[in-house]
Amino acid sequence: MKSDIQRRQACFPIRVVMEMTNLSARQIRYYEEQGLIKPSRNEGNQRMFSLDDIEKFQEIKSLIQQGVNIAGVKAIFASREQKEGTD
Amino acid sequence: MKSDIQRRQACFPIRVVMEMTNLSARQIRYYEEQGLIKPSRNEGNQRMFSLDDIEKFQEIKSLIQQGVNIAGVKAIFASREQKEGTD
DNA sequence: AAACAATGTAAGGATATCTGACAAGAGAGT
DNA sequence: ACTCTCTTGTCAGATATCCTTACATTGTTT
Repeated sequence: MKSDIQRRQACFPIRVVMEMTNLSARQIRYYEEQGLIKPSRNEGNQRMFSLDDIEKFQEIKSLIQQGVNIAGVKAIFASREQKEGTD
Repeated sequence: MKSDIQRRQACFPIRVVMEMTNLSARQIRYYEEQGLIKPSRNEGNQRMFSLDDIEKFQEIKSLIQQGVNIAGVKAIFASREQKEGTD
């Protein structure tokens, strides 16, 4: 199927992320503030998220539900970027 | 890859469709008015489009550029739905 | 010329998002 | 108990986006 969106293409406004993740806007902005996610912005300064971002939010949510705090999530993500090296 | 969006999941506001298709908002609404596309609406009455919709807009655009008029596009889409039958 | 098709544009109102600030609950440490 | 921090809720004012309706424009058809 050729209709797939590029996973990194930022084309989702916050409300869609809210629906797809069941996170509140406050949570989404807070996780960004904490450096877990770096959405791009459109010309009107509104956040635009990619599929990758949404996936990441789902992981964050899952980890949070398991009792991991933001620092923990950040550490997990950081350790992951080690192994990814070049792509 | 498991991150694919359902193709029929309506999660794109009109501005994203504009960017992805290079159609104007006017054109998008007009094509809807003509019955070519039936976007769903969110709670605030704003149009929400699916990947299927976006693909369809790209076909519409291509056909229009080839000189086909709206009635022609409609006919082409209609003839296609014959063959799709049950799914 | 008149009518139609397709698109642009503008106005006024409704909805969504932004930032910044303050509040509140839970948990940790003193 | 008191204080501090973490996380989230909520509110307010400003900006951005989207809605519908209406009128204008350009090209084509009759």
